[in-house]
Amino acid sequence: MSGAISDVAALAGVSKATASRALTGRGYVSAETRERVVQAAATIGYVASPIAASLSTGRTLAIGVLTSFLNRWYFGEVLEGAEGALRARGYDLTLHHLPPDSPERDRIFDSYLTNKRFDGMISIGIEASQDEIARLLANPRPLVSIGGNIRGAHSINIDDQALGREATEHLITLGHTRIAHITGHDAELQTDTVHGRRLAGYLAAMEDAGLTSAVHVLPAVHSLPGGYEAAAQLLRDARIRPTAVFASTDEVAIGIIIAARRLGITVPAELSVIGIDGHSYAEMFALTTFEQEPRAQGRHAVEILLQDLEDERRAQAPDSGEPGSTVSEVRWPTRLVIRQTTTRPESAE
Amino acid sequence: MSGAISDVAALAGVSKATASRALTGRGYVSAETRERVVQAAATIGYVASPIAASLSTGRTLAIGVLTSFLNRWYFGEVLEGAEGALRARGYDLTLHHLPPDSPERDRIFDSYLTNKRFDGMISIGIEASQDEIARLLANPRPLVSIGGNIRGAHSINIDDQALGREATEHLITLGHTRIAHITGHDAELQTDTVHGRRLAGYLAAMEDAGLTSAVHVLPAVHSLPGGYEAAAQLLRDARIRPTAVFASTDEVAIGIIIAARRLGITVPAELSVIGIDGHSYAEMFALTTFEQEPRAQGRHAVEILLQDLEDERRAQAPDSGEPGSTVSEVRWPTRLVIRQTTTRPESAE
DNA sequence: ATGAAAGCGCTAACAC
DNA sequence: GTGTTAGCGCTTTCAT
Repeated sequence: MSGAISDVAALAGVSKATASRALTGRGYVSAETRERVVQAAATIGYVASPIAASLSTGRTLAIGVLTSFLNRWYFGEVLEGAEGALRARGYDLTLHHLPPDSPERDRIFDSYLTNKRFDGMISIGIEASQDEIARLLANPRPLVSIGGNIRGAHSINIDDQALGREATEHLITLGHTRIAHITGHDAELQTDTVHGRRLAGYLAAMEDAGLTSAVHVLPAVHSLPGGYEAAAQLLRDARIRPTAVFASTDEVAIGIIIAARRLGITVPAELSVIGIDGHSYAEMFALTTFEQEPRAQGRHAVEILLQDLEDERRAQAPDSGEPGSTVSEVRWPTRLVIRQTTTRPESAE
Repeated sequence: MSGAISDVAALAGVSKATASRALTGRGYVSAETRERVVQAAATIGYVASPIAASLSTGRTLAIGVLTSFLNRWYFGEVLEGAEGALRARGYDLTLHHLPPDSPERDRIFDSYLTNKRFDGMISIGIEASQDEIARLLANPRPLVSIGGNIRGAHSINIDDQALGREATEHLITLGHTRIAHITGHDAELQTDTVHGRRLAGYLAAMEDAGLTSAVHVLPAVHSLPGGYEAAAQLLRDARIRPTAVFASTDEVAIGIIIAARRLGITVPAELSVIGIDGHSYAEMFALTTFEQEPRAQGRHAVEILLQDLEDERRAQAPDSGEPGSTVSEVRWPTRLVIRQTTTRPESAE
């Protein structure tokens, strides 16, 4: 089994170069010899060494993916989308986990960037410091950022502020006034973060509706337990209990439902949940939710990235003009899906 | 920036060979010259090309991870554990997603195995056919299988049958008789699968308790919506409604809780949930659960794998004896955590 | 302790 | 169209 290309060449009675051309499809080979080479390769079960090819061509056919979470639905879905699209195009995916608060964050970051084993990068939900962004952009390889705060690279983002506003206004339209918002913790609320923008949308909508005094913001860890704890705190005191909640994350929203059940109280009349796929988890619980198809986002990121790589390659070619190194900024569509059971504040307990 | 090792060598006034020795730590270099080389490398910001190194040494310093799910808690946690451990040891992780029912399963499998870019493999929750297992084992690179049905390679498994029995017996001890089990779909219930073994444990316990006629098994997709749907079906008819449920997966159990709430009925007195970490999701909802620390499983798999690689390397060395190619089979401990709110069938509605 | 040289397996110019 | 040759950047005998 296996063997090197020289073996294939020998068996087919051609030179290494011809064998390579026949197998990779680059350069002229007569149909006849190609067939012979392919046969020879099949006979000895030849598979090219991507490493040797990489060393020779300078391209690795691998994409580095940097993600902030591995155990949350949204991120898993994006990752799944990207993985599938990459494999379909013949690329490997090397995974790097960069949690927001890691003490070794700097080391991870560095080992990631100096790793020369990928042609391009995709970042999922990475909220990076100015310094980190600068380092990312200094890297010659193209980057597509999904849902983080990175500017200057290709990006796919949803309009978090508009979304926060839309969710809140929806609740206001239904007649709610005591609308709470469960968000991220302090460090995640600087203006230029997902949760910060969603919060801003919430605040703006409340203010516009003259509900500034009813604003109720609660931090939470973005997990089921996090949502549970926040909700338990939020719902405990019946006098100040909100009639509606806008949660910044799926996991948190589910946690709220469970908390409400455990406390033996009726779930707040509305819950808005951000994220998740077409077969939304939240949707089925008859909540109001935003769909944004994370899987499709992952796929789309791959397309942008590979397109950029191809453009770059074409730009290298002797004929073509300038690299046209513009950066695409995709405003990803979201859709408010309304499936409430109880919608009016009166029906809340 | 960057540059090749020849640049470093030139700057330090030594040969490429010495520079290499100084930088990699293999072979003799005087402390003095080493220092000089390291300095030179630092000055020009040299980072070695792992690809060139791989071509030369034959080792890639990368591990391929094959996982059946990316959007489920257990798998995400295992992946996170493995990723961290690998990075700590200087290895890359290339991710491959192999869903159980994929039409292109064979192609994925093949592209994975013929990919020569990794030194070893970790499989997470892969239920493979005989043919697939054979192909996996035919691959010369070592494999550690976590929680699948692969035998003949290093493996980390929990005793699913014992666990199914233990969960069921726990419910029986509490006085329950109408105990339902939510499991996987048909294809997942052949004897040698996670869900099949858990089911077997459940059945055995029921039979031993003379409750064979009370056996109630319901298939479900292993997701929150899946658990929801199964539970909705299970709980709808009050006359045959079980007083306890043993669910085969976290997501399913959470789905059940939500279904119960939505249907406006009290949740079954007990729910046993399989999986999840120390900070168990299920745990906090006061359910009975099994802990098995998936993150630690991921880390442990990495340790076994890298140990094997090191052994192999040592075996290559001229001095040592035989490869000692035994395969480790780890029986991973699980712990039943009991945090029920309502425990007795009387208290069920 | 260090250097010279060969070679990992492939691709890409350049000749023929 | 096909073969020859020269690397890609590193590691590693083998001399010295």
